Amino acid sequence: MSESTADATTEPRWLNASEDEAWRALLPILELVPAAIDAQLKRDHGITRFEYNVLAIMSDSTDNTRPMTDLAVMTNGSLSRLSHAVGKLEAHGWLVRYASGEDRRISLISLTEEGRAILEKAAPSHVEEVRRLVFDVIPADKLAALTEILLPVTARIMGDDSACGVPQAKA
Amino acid sequence: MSESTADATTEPRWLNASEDEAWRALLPILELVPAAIDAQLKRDHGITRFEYNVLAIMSDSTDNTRPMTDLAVMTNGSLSRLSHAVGKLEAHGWLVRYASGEDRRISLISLTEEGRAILEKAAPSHVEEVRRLVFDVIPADKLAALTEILLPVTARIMGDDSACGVPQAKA
DNA sequence: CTCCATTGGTTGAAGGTTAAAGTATTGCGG
DNA sequence: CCGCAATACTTTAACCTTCAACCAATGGAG
Repeated sequence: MSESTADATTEPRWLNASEDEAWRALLPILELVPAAIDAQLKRDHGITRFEYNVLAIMSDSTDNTRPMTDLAVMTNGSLSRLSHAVGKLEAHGWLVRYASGEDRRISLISLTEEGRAILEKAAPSHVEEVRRLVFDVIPADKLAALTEILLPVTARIMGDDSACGVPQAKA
Repeated sequence: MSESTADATTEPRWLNASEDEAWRALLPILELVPAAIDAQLKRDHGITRFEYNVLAIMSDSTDNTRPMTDLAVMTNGSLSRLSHAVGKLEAHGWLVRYASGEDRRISLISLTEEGRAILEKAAPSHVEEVRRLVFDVIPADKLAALTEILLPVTARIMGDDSACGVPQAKA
């Protein structure tokens, strides 16, 4: 198959000055913000950011229940990653897993009371950390501008299926 | 010891509407942009984003040489992480490691010709990927605004030593 | 009804990251 | 010069994520 991202024969389009400046500001954020959030959740509650997101999404789901594939899409994670994570959360008694009656291939996940309790215990310090890292240093009147700039990027990486978290079937 | 990030007795300050909107735009970016860049580098060149950054920083260093601790700071990585990564890169012959003459505890790292070659081979497709994911969908006249908003966040997470990549000594 | 490709999910091994413990060198107090 | 703390890494083990292989259930085609 042919190269989609780069062609060795054409001169690469390096970043210009303002792009480079933006990239140097963004790169540490991509590196350190997730790391800091992970560290806080791990230290104070023994869970990863991914597991926190699983619990958070489950608690927003109707009947606190969702099929695996659905949850994988919502978390931007692969089915495999989710399966491992759900295994751990289930071992803690925070989630239960059972086969759907209609299609027994489908695994339905439900948040337990204990799971909800953990989430509610972890949520305040998590928001506080997000605030400390991000919103404490962004003036309120700049938020709309930031969102407007970021949304197309978000749309791009989520809509575009090349190099997304969930690999598509070969064809 | 007391809680530094949150106090269980006070009502948490949840995100307001515009903060929540910004967070929902930023979260997938924090999750997927590093993943996509990692996937591209791994697939096309067999290296991680962290290793790419190590090579890139080394190639910008005077005499292509730097001590470990220095490099750890530049990469926002722990010394341990760096030691593992350098081990792999050295095994490939892209870096060499040798004790400093002045202080033999210090490991000096040097980029080899082969290392530079790999970097120069990987760089074009890497920039192309960054462009595709980020700069393709941000209008040029918004870049300055974006940088201005992000820089304080970058400063916060790098200057602030709580929850940074490099853990400080106990006191 | 039987075969079989497809769908939905799980599992195991490999590789990267982290936290904690370990090693070697240095420098300083006495 | 000796002992000891501090410095600069390195190593080990545990954990998380990914990749590839696997298994079970389903839905047609014949």
